[in-house]
Amino acid sequence: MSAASQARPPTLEDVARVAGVSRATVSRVINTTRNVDPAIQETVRRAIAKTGYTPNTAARSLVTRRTGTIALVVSGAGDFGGDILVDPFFGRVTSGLINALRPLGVYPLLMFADTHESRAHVVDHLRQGNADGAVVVAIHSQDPLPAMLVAAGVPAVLFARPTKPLSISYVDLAHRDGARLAVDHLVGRGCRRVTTISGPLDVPASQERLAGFQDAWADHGHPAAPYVEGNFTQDSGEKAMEHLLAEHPDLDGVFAANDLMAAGALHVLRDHGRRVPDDVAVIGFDDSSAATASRPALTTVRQPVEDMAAEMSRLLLDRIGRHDGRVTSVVFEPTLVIRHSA
Amino acid sequence: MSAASQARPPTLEDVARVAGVSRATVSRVINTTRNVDPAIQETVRRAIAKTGYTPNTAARSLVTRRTGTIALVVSGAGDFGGDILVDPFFGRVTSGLINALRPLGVYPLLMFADTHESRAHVVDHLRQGNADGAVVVAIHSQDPLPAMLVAAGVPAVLFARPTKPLSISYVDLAHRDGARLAVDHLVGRGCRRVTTISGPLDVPASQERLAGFQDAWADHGHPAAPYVEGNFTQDSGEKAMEHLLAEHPDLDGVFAANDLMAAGALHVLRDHGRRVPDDVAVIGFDDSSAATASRPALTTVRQPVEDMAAEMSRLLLDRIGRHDGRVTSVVFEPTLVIRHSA
DNA sequence: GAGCCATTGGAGAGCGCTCTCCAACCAAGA
DNA sequence: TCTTGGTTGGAGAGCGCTCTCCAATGGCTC
Repeated sequence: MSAASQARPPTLEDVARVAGVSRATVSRVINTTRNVDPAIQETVRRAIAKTGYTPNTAARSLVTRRTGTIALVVSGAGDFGGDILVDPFFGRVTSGLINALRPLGVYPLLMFADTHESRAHVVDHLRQGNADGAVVVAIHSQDPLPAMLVAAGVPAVLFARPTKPLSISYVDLAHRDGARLAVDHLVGRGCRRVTTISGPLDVPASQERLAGFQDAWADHGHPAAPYVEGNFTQDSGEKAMEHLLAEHPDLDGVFAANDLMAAGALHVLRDHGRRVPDDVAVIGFDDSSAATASRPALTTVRQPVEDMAAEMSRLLLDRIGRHDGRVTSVVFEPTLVIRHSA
Repeated sequence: MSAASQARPPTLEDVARVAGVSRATVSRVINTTRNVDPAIQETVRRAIAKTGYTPNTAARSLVTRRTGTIALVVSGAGDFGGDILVDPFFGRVTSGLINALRPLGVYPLLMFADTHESRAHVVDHLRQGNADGAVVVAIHSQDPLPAMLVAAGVPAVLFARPTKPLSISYVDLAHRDGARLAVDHLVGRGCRRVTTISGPLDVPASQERLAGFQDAWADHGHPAAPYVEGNFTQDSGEKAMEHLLAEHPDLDGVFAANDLMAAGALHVLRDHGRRVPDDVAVIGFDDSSAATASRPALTTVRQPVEDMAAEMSRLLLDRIGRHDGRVTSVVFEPTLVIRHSA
């Protein structure tokens, strides 16, 4: 029932005065940093409640050199017109991170970076101590941001392995295994003329999914399957599907490197009168909301994005806690989620 | 080309020493707070570049009582299982805000609140000075968070008008006008048996859209149109459409209170062999990514969400800048975007 | 040439907190 | 009784910055 509107907010000093102890003791109670007599603890707690005291983050950060905040940096999403959050995949990363952080009482600072200038600005902001570290999602493999962060000494964890070896922690997915899951399922259904829509091939994940697909397909005794490169948008999936259908009208299976492109393929297949999965089986990748939203619902290779995001926060917090700059990485295994499209 | 990895980062003091001036002068140059001799300015700038100096945010905040950060608080998204970001509508709010803030060099702190406990935590976090103010998106009308923020003296701007009068700034949309746009278009196409899928009726925006719809429909000389209540998810749109179709098999028009529900309606209509727009015309609301992603692409009432988000940041920054607690509000007008579904 | 005001630089206090010392105290062993 | 060692509270420095004063300077006017 405190008013606390106009007046200066209460400080440690105020609490100490009310409790009749020193500032140091109050600080000890708040931070449980050393033994304090239980009776005194109680007095202090009461004084805190009475004054409505709240620690001043800035003052604390100034001495501890910690903010208790971490940044979520999305780099290179310019092509997505700033709508990257709407992409069901990144949405999952973000919510996964938020949910992992919430129990710890830490909230992420959301930063986007596309241009050279904005990347520099992000690094500056981080160096200024606005966050203790960063969880980074870099869309393109040549993104310079990870290297810049390492150089600036900012603790960071990447989503996906960096192209060039870098002293940085990351989480990743066994993309090849995922592609193999898809191929095996397609083959199991009896598909014989399979095609694939890859992601942009400058992205390692896309390369891996394509390579995994071709390898697995070859393992089943087939020659290399036709593919068209997309860019992870639904629109590119539609275009790719049109193309594949024109070149290979007899195709009976499609593996798309993400769900959005698979959804686009579904539209096109229907427009051409192909029944899914009877005429053509379609498998997506990610298990994003697009997979359940499309008709028929997509059979897809699930990426445990939320778990991966949670692991990122864990790795980052570890890295910040320890002061040696040791880095760790974790690779997750995909699973196949069978719905109606294959 | 600075190394700056292990050693303590340079401080104002260091820069002052290198430049041969006082700390105060360097501060003046950085903050352009008073006239400083151009020659000295140049010297100082050089010293800053040489030392690789970066202001320490915590120290600055401690004295200015400003962080230069604002929070984006999403309250009551629990029903969405933390996937709220994936909702194309909230994604747009977020990107709109980020893009508006970016040129100013401010990055938002992302905070979710569902439970009473988490709301209290959010308010605490804000009171501790982790942000100068908050942009708030509250899903439910009875959400106590806005009132809590006002009570705590945290500057805030709401998306959508608060149910109870509250001394708080907000942006909103003229929902009734939007519904009218949809009705007029439907009538213009010759629809005579129109139905609507409303949003959850505890949300003021849903009430307004429904009321606007019924009013406009009545203005065209029709009796009240049938409606079913949804909850803004695609799934609820499907269920609602099934229901409407069962009760009113002769319907020739549907107005859904958001695009996701309209997309769900589209699926169901197709499953029932109805051609859109020939047999049934469908209009959505929002003009989110779901509108362009569905087949046929949705004719929809566009909400200028990005502009609204930008306006929110402007209102908030104003409110923080001025010290009187004056509040302002802005109501935006919707437009109709005609695609293929109606 | 004396006096005045506007302009610009420096000194230093202080923002609210943590944390290192140091002092006080108490219990146990000799 | 004195010493020793462990426990707990207080004093005070200092984190890096801003901002209020005050002093110095220089160009005027009369």
